[in-house]
Amino acid sequence: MDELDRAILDVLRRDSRTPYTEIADEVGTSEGTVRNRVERMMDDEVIERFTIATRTGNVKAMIEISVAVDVDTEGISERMAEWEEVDFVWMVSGEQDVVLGVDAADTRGVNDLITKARNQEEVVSTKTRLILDEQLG
Amino acid sequence: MDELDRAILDVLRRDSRTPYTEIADEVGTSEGTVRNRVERMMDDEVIERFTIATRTGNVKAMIEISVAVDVDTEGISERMAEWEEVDFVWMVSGEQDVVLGVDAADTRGVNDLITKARNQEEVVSTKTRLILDEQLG
DNA sequence: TATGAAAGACTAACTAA
DNA sequence: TTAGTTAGTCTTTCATA
Repeated sequence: MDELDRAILDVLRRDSRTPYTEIADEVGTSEGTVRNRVERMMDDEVIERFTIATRTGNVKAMIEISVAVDVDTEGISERMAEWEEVDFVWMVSGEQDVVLGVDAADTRGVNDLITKARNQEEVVSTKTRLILDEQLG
Repeated sequence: MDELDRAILDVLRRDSRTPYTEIADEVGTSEGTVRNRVERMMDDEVIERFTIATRTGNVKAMIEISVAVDVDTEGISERMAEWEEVDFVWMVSGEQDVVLGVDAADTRGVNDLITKARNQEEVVSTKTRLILDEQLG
């Protein structure tokens, strides 16, 4: 990870479809170098995946979840990551243990998801915040 | 937004570099249709951007921020979205007003960012959680 | 780092609903 | 009039030297 890697990542974060040739021009190197470095960063999992940022549903929310003390959060997190409206699951420090990033069609969709979460055996309590607006960095 | 759109989005979310021809095969339509629909969804901002998910820094965190009541969160959010380590900024409902998604090189990097946030005139208080692990949906 | 073959994306003309 | 298809052309990628 040097300056060149970071420069390449910056370009890809803004638009991951930028051709290697164009990235090369922007960061001042050759197409082959950009390609090799992107491949290396994917192997090293510096780049986890090529993806899209969507605004599919009209309601985004974060659901903060507390689980029972004797539960390992990995299992329930993996399960919840598979749920349709769940964008990501974070295991976090602080009062709660898990945070879900959620993108649902409407508030009912968010509510269904909260219910689904509360119905999990391991879940002790939840706290939900609606995401009113978003800025990408 | 119909089933076909959703099917296309599902493929792109997992790997946004999947060729249109391959997506077409998977969802049962032609290459041109996939391309047209992706373009339409970008125009409609259903797809906000093509991007990458990275694990650049070794420390990810969410910083929850309360701002003074007379402040509009838009201005400060736009400013903070420009900060190097900030992945995204959410304006949220609940006790705090703004949540920063942060990806820093180390805990010192996170701490610097907290300090920077607290030094903003509009910021009343902050609360930070480290992201211990992440699952993508 | 260059170069050329192969893969993919784009243009535009066409068809069907 | 809009959405989908297809053939031909152009661009990008990727392996080789």
